[in-house]
Amino acid sequence: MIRVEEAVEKIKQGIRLGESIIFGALCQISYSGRAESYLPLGDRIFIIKPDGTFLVHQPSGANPVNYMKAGSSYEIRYGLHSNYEVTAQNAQHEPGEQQEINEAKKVVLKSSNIPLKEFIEVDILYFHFVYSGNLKDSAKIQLQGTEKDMSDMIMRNPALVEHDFKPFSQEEHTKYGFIDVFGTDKKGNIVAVECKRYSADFKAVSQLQRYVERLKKAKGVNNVRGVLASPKISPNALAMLEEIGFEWRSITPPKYLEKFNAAQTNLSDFSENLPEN
Amino acid sequence: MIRVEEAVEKIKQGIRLGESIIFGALCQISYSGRAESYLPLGDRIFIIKPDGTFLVHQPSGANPVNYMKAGSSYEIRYGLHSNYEVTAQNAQHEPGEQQEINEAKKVVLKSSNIPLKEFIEVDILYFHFVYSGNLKDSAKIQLQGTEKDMSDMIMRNPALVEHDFKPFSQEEHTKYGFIDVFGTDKKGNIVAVECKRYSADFKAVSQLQRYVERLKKAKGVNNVRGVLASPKISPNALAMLEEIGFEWRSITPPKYLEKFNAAQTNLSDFSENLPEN
DNA sequence: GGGGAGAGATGCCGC
DNA sequence: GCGGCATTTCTCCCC
Repeated sequence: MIRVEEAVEKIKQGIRLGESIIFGALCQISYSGRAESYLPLGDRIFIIKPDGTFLVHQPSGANPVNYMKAGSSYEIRYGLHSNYEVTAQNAQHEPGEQQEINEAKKVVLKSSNIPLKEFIEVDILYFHFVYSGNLKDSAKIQLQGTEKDMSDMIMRNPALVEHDFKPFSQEEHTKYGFIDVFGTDKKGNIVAVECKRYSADFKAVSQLQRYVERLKKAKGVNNVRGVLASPKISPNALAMLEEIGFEWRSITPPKYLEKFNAAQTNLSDFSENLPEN
Repeated sequence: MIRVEEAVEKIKQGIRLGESIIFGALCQISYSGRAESYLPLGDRIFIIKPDGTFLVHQPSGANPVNYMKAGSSYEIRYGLHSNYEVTAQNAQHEPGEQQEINEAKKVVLKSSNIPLKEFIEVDILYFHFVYSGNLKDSAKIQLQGTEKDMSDMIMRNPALVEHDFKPFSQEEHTKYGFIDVFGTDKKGNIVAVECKRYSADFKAVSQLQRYVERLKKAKGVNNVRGVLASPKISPNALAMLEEIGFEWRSITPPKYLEKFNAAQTNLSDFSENLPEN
C-alpha cells in the first residue's frame, strides 16, 4: 500500500515526463467509444506507456479488460466520484473494507482520445503500488513459424507443393487479391497456393476460391488450380475444397530460429518436452 | 532500481503464494511453442497472474510482445545465461551501461506450459521494480454496443429490418450455421439477418451467403432472403450483396449503458465530445 | 483513411 | 477436444 498523495504525485510526474507508469489500484472503470462499458469495483493493474497506450488488467485472464490506443492523453486529479455510491458491498469485497474505502481520498484518472472519440474514466479508491520510470527498449521481436515463413519455404523448395511446380512470385498484392505463392505446374496451368500456419478451415477455402475466381475472370483463362497448404485441415474445409476441385497439401511451417542459434540452445533444456517433428 | 536478491525473493514468494506479480526488468527473451521468437535486450514490464497468465510488455504498443496462457507454471533462479554474450551494445543501450550489466547478478525466469508445449525463458540483468500482492477482483465487465446487442434490438423492434418482419429466434446454432436473427416477411419468405457492429465487408456477405445456401439446401426451399444489418458497408461488399440479390439495412448497435445510468452520468463531462447520433 | 489479411490472435459457446 | 464466430480485436501493408 502506498499513500494516495504520494501515488498521485508519482503518476502526475510520470505523465508530465512521458515515462512508463505501472500501478495497482482498487477502482471502478467507465468506458465510452466504439462501445461502452462499466466495470464495478475491484483491484486492477494499470500500464500507461509513453506512446499513450493504456492497459487495464484484472488479476486473471490474458486480455486487458479496458484499454486505450496509442495517442491517448491522461489527466489525474482529486475529485468527486460519480453520483452513485461506491461500496465494498457491491464489489463483493470484505465488509471490513467499507470503512477503509469511505475514508480513502478520492482520485479520478481520465484518459481521452479525441480523434478516435474514446474515453475512459477510472475512479480510484486507493493504490497498491506505483512505479514510474524511463524504460528503454529499442529491440524488435524476431518471430519464426509464421505463414510468411511457410511461403518462403515453398519458394525455396517448390517440390513441397509438387514435382515440377515452378513458383513465380510470393505475396502477390494484385487487384485479384493477395496470393501467398503463385506459379505454374508442368502442364502450364496456373497454380495459386494459399498457406495457413495452423489448421485450415472453410474460410481459408473461401479465400482461395475468391482468388482463383478473380484470376480466371481477370485473365480470361480457365486453367487455374487452387492449392491449400497447411499442417491440418478441418473435415468441412476438406469437403468444400474437394467439391470445388481444389487440392490440399500437408505442409508444416518451419520453426527453430536458425538465425539465432544462441537463443535456440538457450532453450535446450526445454527440448526434451518438444514434439519430435 | 531494486536489489536483485530482494527482487528474486519477492517474486519467488509471489509464485509460491499465487499472488499477482508485476515487475520491470532489463532482459532478453526466448519463446518456443506454436512459433518461436527471440527478443534482444531491453526494458520490459512483466505481469504474472494467479491463474498462470504471463504478459510481457515493451514500453510501447498495445499488445504483449510475449505471453503465456493461463495454466502456465513459473520458476525463477540464479543461473548462467545462454552461451552468447549479452552486451549493452547489441541492445543499443548506452555504452556506460556495459559495466553495470556485466556486474549484475544473473537471473533466469522460466515459464512453461507442458500441455500446450509452450515455453518462455527470460534472462534478467536487473530489476526496475517488483510488486507482488493478493489482488482481489470478482467484478465482470458490462459491455454494450456489441453485435449481440444489435440482434437484441432487432428482436425487440423488428421494423428496423422492415414492416411486418416477424423474427422467430436469435443466434440459431444449427448445422446450417450461426444466424443472428431468423424470421419471416409478410409474404412468408424466410429472412436471415446477419448483424455487424461496425462496417460490413465482403466476408460478412460471404458468411450470410453460406447461411442462406445451407438453409435452402437443408429445407429444400428457395424463398430465403439474406439481409445484412450494419452501420456502414464497404462498396465491394455492397456490390457483392446486390449481385447475389441480398439486401442491406443501415442499423447502428445500441450504446449508452441504460442499465447503468450511474456510469453514464459519470462520463457526462465527456459527452460534449461525443457525436450526436 | 479504407480495404484486405494475418495473428504464437483470444474468448465464448456448443457439440 | 474441435468448430464456428465475435472482438472496443490489433497489426501490417498497400492503394
